[in-house]
Amino acid sequence: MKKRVTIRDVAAAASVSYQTVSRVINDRPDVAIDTRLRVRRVIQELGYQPSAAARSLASRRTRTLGLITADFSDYFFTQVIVGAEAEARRMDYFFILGSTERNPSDEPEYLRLLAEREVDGILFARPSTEHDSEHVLSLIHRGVPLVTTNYYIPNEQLMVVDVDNVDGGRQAASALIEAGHREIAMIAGPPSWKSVKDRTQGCQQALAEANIPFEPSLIEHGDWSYASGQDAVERLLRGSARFTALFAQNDRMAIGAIHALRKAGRAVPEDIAIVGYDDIPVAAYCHPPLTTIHQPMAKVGQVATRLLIQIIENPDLERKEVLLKPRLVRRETCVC
Amino acid sequence: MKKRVTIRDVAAAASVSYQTVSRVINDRPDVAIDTRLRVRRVIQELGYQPSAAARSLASRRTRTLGLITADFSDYFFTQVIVGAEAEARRMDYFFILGSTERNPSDEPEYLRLLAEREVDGILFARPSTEHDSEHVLSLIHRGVPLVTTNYYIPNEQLMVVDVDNVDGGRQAASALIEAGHREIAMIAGPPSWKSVKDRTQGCQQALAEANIPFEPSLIEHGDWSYASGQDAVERLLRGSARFTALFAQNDRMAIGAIHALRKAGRAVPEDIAIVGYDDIPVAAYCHPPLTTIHQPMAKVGQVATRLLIQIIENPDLERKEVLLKPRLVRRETCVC
DNA sequence: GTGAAAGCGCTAACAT
DNA sequence: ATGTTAGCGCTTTCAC
Repeated sequence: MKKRVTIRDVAAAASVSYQTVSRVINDRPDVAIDTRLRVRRVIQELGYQPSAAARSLASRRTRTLGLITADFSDYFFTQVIVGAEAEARRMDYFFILGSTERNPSDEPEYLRLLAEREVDGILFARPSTEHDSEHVLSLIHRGVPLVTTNYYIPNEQLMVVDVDNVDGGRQAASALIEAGHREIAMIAGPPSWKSVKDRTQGCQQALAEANIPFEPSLIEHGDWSYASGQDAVERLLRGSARFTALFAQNDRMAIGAIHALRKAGRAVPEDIAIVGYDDIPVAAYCHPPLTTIHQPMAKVGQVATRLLIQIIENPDLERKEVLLKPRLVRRETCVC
Repeated sequence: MKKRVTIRDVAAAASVSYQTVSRVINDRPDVAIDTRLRVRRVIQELGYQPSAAARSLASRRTRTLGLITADFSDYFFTQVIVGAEAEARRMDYFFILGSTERNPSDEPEYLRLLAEREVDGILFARPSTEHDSEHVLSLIHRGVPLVTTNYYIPNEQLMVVDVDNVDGGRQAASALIEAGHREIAMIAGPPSWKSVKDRTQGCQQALAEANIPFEPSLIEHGDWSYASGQDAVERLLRGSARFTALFAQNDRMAIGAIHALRKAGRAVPEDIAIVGYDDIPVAAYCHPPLTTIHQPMAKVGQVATRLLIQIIENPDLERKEVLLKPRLVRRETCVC
């Protein structure tokens, strides 16, 4: 490690004061064009790189964003991250990574550390559950720029970007109904998730519109995992209510469900039609290929990040909610 | 945003010099115990948070690590990230995220930006391909602490943590051989990857040990995707060489292969036995459940991060290579 | 359009 | 065990 080239070295070599160099690297307008060019050339020659730490210290901006994640096994959120990261790069920001994978209770400590790093804003790429909004509220009230995906707090001015889960639930159920089914079971996610409530509501709307009575015993809950989808179907099969179709609120549970149905000797889609949710990559390659609801996840990350940066650069921006649209992908587990 | 509480405020409130406060927050030994306690209490009361930027500027250490990733759809690497992130947290470091997902040629620019941020070290959680080692070499020669997973550069003192791919390839082929197969096809990954060469080599070793002649036309290459596994099988089926078993070098291609075999009317494992590689979550839930090679991916991330931090804190550490062991998971696509 | 001066909040010798 | 003195490399007034 040789000694660092600083703004002063550049200034000396270009025969200007170092403040002028500062203006050049910050693209300020008030520099004569030939001075600017000369400084730029010297920067090149010397291989000068501005120090992010020094800039942050002086400017009180870090151009760093915090990313809160909970589950790297969930395709939805990893794709959100991909979109978010690309957008941050475009805008010249970086994400600092914080996965609370193992232990959600780490989150407050984690947010403290992000505060210490003086991140300019925080993106929550994780779902809301019931008991955890307290420290998030405190962030909001401290005025920390914040955008969430799939994370809601009732009655708060929170900027959230999400996919329309009511609509998705409705599309899923409608596909099943159009295929002629009237006894439709559902494997929902954990009841505390807002997306679960929304998808369930959308499903029930579709049922109601088709004058299909709602049968509570045909709803089971899973935890989004393959195994929980399998378990849920086994419970459904043991129950007394018959069903010819199944809406699983994510693809992993749908695939777990297919697994259990096959074991039980039920053919998919002949005996039981299925619609999943997410359109994970394997959905097209499992057997049978899964009819499912596609969500524009990378887009969610991209839009969320863009909004976050907008808030950072203009704190008075009005908080709003952006809902993107999901769409049905017809494959073979539910055909019209 | 109210004014920041600084180390001087704490010092004043605790009636010590601010350097003493610095010692306390850095857990230096040379502070009297009651002074330390008093300072700690004041820190609590005032809600003081040290400024990471100021610390970095003064200490020339950022406690920030760069993470280079290429593919968030690849289970191997996302799990490496999970393990890496957890370990970084434990050691009080953060990762800055850099996915070169879309465009690998972004990487040099990305590394430049990481240099600007003065990251203390860089973790490459991406595979090596053939043409990209130039800028990585320049990092090594500049003495930037660096650890890679699955990334090799011939003849360089590079710290790499990986899973033993030769052994994995051998285990996969052996499982097939033990099940009685002698005509074994292989769907390899892209030929330029070292892991592909190693898995192939391991496979051929096992073949040689069993006195099975090697049939070059039974090797096809894919790009790790489901679709490429499907295509590879279609080519294999069109070829003249017969086979009763298939080793796919990752699970996604294995699942794509099963898909194609089913379409072609071949039963798995009755007509064609299959062993995959990775043990992705869906492997246990696809049909039939996939026999595959499990890799301790989170562990790779954890070990790599720990080594990286060791290098940072002790630059003279000897570079070494850590190879973790994969293991065969027997499911239903290849049974003895 | 450009320069001078004053910090940003902290760590790191060195002194005491 | 604690305080003193210098910066770290930059941005930001404010002059000129």
